[in-house]
Parts: sequence; structure tokens; C-alpha cells
Amino acid sequence: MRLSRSFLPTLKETPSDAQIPSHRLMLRAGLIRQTSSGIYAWLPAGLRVLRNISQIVREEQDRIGAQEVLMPTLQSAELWKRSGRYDAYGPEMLRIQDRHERDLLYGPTNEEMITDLLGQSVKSYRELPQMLYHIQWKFRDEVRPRFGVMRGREFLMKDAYSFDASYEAAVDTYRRMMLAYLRTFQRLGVRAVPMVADTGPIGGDLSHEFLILAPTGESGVFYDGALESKDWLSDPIDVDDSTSLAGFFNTLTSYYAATDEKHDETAWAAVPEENRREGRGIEVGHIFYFGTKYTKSMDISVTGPDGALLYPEMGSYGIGVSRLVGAIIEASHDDGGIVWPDSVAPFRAAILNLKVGDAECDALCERLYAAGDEQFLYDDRTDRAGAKFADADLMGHPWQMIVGPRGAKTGTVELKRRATGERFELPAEEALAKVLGR
RNA sequence: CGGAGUGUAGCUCAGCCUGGUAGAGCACUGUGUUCGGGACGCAGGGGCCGGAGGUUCGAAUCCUCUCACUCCGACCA
Repeated sequence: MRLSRSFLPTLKETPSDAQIPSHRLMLRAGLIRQTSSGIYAWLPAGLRVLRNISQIVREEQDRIGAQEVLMPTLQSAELWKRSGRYDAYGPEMLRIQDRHERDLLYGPTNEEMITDLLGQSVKSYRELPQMLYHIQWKFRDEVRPRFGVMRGREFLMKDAYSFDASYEAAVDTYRRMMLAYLRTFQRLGVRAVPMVADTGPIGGDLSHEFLILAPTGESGVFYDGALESKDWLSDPIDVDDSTSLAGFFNTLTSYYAATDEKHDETAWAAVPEENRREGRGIEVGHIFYFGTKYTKSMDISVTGPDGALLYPEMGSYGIGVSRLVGAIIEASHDDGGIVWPDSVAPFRAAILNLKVGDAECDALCERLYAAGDEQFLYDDRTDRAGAKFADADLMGHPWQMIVGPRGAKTGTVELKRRATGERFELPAEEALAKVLGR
């Protein structure tokens, strides 16, 4: 994208109603604009990030056999009356009426809808397991939205729902999903630690929250530092093998990790002192096994192997996609602006033409731009160099390809790595190779 | 939902107390000098002061109502 022709409105000054770094930076870097309290419009660069995150989430969901669907944002109140949650949900649920005065709601979650959908078509245990997910906008009428997209009212979320014919199978599904989450967050370039979460009346140990560590997190967290060194992408866990999954799960959960709500001083004391990590975290994912809660309340059953009716065992698994944009920035920024992990950055690199109009600079920049296609943001504005540096740092591109009159003469590019500040003077082709990972 | 605030130019804000008819910096347009970390000069454009009522000769300013947004608390992917 050519910056001179793009809609990337950066701000030099900090908007007054943004309190935390991610909110300030998202506004300043031109990712979002607020349209109402807790509701945001996503501008081109912000949308790219949202899509990059969604794509990684999608690939990891698909990898464990989940199938993508897309359910509507508006739901019928009837559906929620069947599960009993229409009255139970409270004012967080946005309720509306259509012209026929039928009650509708803007979905805060989709358990009822997915359960109903599955029940309509799945009649035998042989058709299980099923795992469905969608990435859709949701609405929760928070009393007090704040922190930009981290606590908005409208938010983009991936939610998956699983249906198994037995508890044992549901446990495998849960563990499979847990691994998918660990892989997802690792690919997103952030450290998200799973912590035991409250299971409420369901009980058991099958509920975990995933928290990204950041000083502005809303929960206090305590965990074993050994969890930091795990590489889930190369761990040879067989997601189709129950024993392999159990081994993975038992190893993982043997390390202490809890939010302040569930913190246990005795267990904490058993963690080697040099491994104790204490800080704050932002919840970006939640996985939860809840059994037959909805299949029973909505009377959705299938025929079991013995011919008797069986209520499928369910779990639900959320990832806050739009919240992640804020959370990643909270975990990865500096005084100059955002520091995007490579995998989610809106652009892989910015090309900074320090002297637009200089034939050699222009030619070299065009050559670089053509090689990167839409992965590069070409700063072809006639601004001064300083403004370009500042904007590139603010927007957080992983790489900056700086082209000035000196280098352009010899076909040399100054490559800057945003995360470390390292600089390399390289021939154009080598710079491209490095940036494009070739 | 309780408490506290704020709405004036695209952004950050001053002006309000003590009414007299709209300001600054940045941004934007033109122009000249500059040109590797958010330059400088000159000349410009842009706001029915959130909205509605009221008081007054006169309201951004005082009063009433209303809407929006923000912060603190309780609650939350």
C-alpha cells in the first residue's frame, strides 16, 4: 500500500480519553476510531491485524478438526428461553424488538444456537464428535466499557463448541483444544499462560483461562516459569491419540499457574523460588467443559450405541480476537510505539523513501515495493525524514527499509528491525530476502 | 448502577468565575527556504462553542432540562 494514497490517519498527540498504552497506540497508529462508547470502527491497518489474528486462529482450529461456520449476530429470544438463560443473563444482553414486536437479542455468545443447530441434524452417536466454531462479532452491554478494544461492548470473538458422545471423548476434545490454544498464542507471538479457572456448579478441573502477561492486566497471576520455555509448535503430540493427549495435559497442569482469585499459597510455596513468576495478565482465551448443561436443558439428544437416547457432552472455547489486538500491544510496545510480532503485523515492512522526487531513491523504492506487493507499506509521502521514522516506529512494522540518497546510488538499503533497533546496510536484494524470510 | 467530571477547529486545549458577539499550538491549503529522527518564514481556509428551552439590550460564559463521552467503584471474553 502506498501511504500517500491510503487511509492511515496517525496522530501525533495522544487522544485525551485513552488511558492505557494499547488504546493510545491503536488510536495514534490509525488502527481504530471510536464510534460510540465501547464500539469501534476498524481502519485498514487495524483490520489487517484482525484478519491476521483470525487466520492463525482459524488454521489452528482447522488443524484439530474443528469446522468453521458463521452464525448470525441477531438471535431469537425464543432460543434463549428454551435454555432458561433469557431471564438469567441480565442487562449485559442487548435486547431488541423487530417490527412485529418479536424479541431478539444481539448475541453475547452462541451455545443455544449451536446446540439447536446440531440437534436439528445430528441424530446418532455415530455422527459425533462434532466441533464447530465461528469468528463473529458479539455484543455485551458492559456497564462501563474501557481500555479501548480490550473492554469494548462489541468485540470479535472466535468461539468453538464441541459435542462428544461420552465424557472420556469430551476430555480428549478439551485437551486437544488446549494444545490448539497454546499453539495459536505462540504463533501470535505472545506468551499466554493457561490458568485454572472457576468451573462453577459444573465442577472438575476442565476450565482454563489463557492470560497474556502485561503490566496493565486486570488479573494478578502466579505461575511457574518453567511454562515459559515450552515450544508447542514443535512438540510431537498426537492429537488423535488419547494417551498422548493425556501425557501432554498432565505435564502442563503439573506446573503451578493461577490467577489471584484461585491462588493457593501452599501450592505456590512448592514452586522452586527461582521459577516463581508473579505479575498481571489479560485474559484472551477461555476453554470450558460443561457437559450436558445445554443439551439437557434444550432437550437435544442422539441415539446411543445401545439404542437409548444420549445427551452429547459439550464444551465451549473462546478467543477474544479483537481484545487480542490490544493485549498484544500491551505486551509489545515501547516509547516509540507498537512493536508488532511478525505474524500479526499489518505490514511486514515499511519502505521509507527519505527523498521522494530523487530519481534514484524513487526507483529503488519502487523496485522494493514491487517485490513485496501488498505486504509492504511504501511511505512515498513528501514529508521530512523525521516524520517518516516516527510514523514507522509508531505503526510498529517489524522491518523498516530505509532508502536515502546515499544508499540509493549504490542500491543499498538500510534495514531496521523494529523490535531490537538493529540496523543492517544491505544490497536491496539481500534486504528483501531478509524481510521476506527467504 | 452509585460517585465524580468533561463537551469550544481534524487533534491537544485556553476563554466561562467577573455576559459585549471566537482564540493558541499542532494538523490542513498556497508559497519560499530547508531536507537522515515529528523544520522555519510569509499568506490562507476551517468552529451556528453537544442540543433544546430560559434570563438578558446582548449568552461559549448565567439558569433549567436533555444527549453524548470520560474517570473511580461494583461486574466482565
